[in-house]
Amino acid sequence: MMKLDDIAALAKVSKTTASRALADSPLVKEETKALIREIAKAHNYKPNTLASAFARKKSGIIGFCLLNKDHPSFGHPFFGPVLDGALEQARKDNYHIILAANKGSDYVFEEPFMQDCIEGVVLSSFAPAKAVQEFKKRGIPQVLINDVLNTENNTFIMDDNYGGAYQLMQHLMKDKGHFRIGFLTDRLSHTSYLLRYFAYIDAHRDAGLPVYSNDKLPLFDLEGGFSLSSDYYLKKYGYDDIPRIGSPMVVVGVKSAAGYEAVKQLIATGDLPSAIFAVSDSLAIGAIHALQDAGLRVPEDVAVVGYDDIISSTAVRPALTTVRVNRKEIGRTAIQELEKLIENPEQETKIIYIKNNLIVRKSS
Amino acid sequence: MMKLDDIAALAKVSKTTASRALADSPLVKEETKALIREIAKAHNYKPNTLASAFARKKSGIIGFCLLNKDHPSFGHPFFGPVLDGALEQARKDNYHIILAANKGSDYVFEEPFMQDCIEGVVLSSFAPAKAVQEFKKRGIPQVLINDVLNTENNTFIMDDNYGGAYQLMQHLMKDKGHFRIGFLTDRLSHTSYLLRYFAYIDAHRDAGLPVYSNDKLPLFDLEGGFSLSSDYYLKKYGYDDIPRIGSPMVVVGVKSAAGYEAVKQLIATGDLPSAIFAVSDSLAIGAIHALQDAGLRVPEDVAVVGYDDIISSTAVRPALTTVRVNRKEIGRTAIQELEKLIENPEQETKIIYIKNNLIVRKSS
DNA sequence: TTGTATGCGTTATCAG
DNA sequence: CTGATAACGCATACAA
Repeated sequence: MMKLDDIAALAKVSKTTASRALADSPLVKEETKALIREIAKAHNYKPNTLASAFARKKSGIIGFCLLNKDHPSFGHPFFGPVLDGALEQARKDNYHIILAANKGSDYVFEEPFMQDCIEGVVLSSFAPAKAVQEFKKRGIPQVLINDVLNTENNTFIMDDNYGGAYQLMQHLMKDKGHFRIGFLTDRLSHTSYLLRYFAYIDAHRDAGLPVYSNDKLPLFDLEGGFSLSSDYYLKKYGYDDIPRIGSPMVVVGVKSAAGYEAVKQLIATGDLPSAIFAVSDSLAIGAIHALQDAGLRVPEDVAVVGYDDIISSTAVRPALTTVRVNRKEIGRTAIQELEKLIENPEQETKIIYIKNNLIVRKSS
Repeated sequence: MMKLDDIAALAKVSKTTASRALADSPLVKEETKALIREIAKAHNYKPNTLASAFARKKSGIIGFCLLNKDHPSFGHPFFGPVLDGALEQARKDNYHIILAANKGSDYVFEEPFMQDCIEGVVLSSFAPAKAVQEFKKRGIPQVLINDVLNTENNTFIMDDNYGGAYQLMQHLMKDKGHFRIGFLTDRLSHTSYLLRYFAYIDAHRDAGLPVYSNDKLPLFDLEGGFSLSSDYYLKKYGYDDIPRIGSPMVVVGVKSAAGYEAVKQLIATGDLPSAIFAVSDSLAIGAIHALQDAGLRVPEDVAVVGYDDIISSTAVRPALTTVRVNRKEIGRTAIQELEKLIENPEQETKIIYIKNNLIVRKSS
């Protein structure tokens, strides 16, 4: 393997000049540069990346962490596309992406490269404050996806959950004339779902309508045994605690089976809403199946809408009306913001909401 | 930041001894080791990863490439989970995974780390011989997922397509008594689909049954305008060229809409099979929708089976009978094999088939 | 515009 | 068992 020394020798210049020439420094005469470049090319010279990174103390690597209970899940319909967007952007800006996932509840990321080689890190999924503090302590800039913590001076990227859910509610109420709308959700301790819930409530309030309420439904645990990672949105929307308004159905787990069971329970009460807003497509699909299995028609008897626009939303019949979350855009933006942070680490807290799109299909 | 020098000084030993002690070398007296370790820990010493990698000429990084036409697609229901498995295994064995995706039809991977820092590479999706040669030239061990090329001395990992498809056919023929089974496929130039096709044909042959044939169907281009990346399987199953047996319906594109259109066309011929074997779940879902839209019942009038077991296969009604591809296992195995190759680069060509599972649901 | 000399933090070589 | 010293390949402060 050719090294800089060899190229310099061939060009009869010093290593320094050769180095500069290849970095296109203005300090080197154009002729000299051309010569050196030519020689480098002819001998297929490639700088030793490790040596270069070491000397400059810059690796050009960004860590992408998925924080999960026990195993990585890029197979998840949300994170896969986010990663795609991140990779696309990183590549464009000449950064590498290295992957990491926590083991169990240990959020320290002991892996060597994660310790001291990454120039920044994207924390995806539900980042615990512990992980954030850890990176902050090491002085590694970070961007968080999908959640907002109380930690200071961080950049957060998330879907415009409130806006998307509000649009969906407008569609249901204004376009379709529904005014008894059930709410089916995963635990509200997830910020995304909480915001969708607020939009659900506010849409009623703004329309001067009461929120669908059903005495025969149990009082579900709104937080599902977890607690909010931040009270930022509680404050923002004027609450001290997650308010119980109407009769939200809260399930644990994201699987459609959970939605199925909940709606079965709802049907058993005999007091059906005319529409169900499920906080995720997965739950919505379960809801549709439960309705259909009970002999009810969707959307004629009960309309169902979801959120996310996962692939499965067109596999169900009727195809699901939902909100398309721009996952790739979330990934891209995360990298862009991280790069800004790498350039200039001193920044204020910043929350960026990524626009989404209402997708009206047949289920509403 | 503490460096090795500092630790050595504090322990009143040389850098060398300190280095050895921390690497748990048998050359160092236990007492000395203990002392040095203690000091290192007390001062929260972390070796400089870049310096270490540089000095040892070992980065501990494995490249994971997705070869696609224009953009990364970890959001794909296949590659996301493969990546999860790979990451899990890599982490277990103290390797890092760095991501790469080609730009357009340029398969050279110019990214610095991909050039000379990775110790091995996993090539996923449809690896062109060009990419393989490129890495081979640079002496980087590689494992290929999902395709077998004519290139020599490579390790290939793939789903046991033939076995899975054969099982599915047995299910259709033996368990369900079907003997007129249509075949709906994406272009057969994809090795995976070709193998499923061979199993489809062979199952008929082994049962002494003719393959479903329908004159009114057009003669689709079997390779879909592409050519096979290898004739390995052609030879293995005794063909010179992809044989046209029965009336395979070949669509271009993996979207369910393509399956929908093809089956619509099939219905129009008026000569329906009693079952359809779709080469992917996505196509199968389109098939089910087309059948249902034409007023036909699945599986009573026409049974439909798919392959892959993507999430959507339980979102359709009836839920899809399919073959579950062990994607995570594919990823894990790829990394394990790659590590063997890194240890000992001289190895013979090796093809590993990952076992799959027949999943019988309601569509058959 | 070019070159010299040195540093980067670790590991490896060789001598003790 | 331990230590002095030399790489490793590149980048850069400083000198010319």
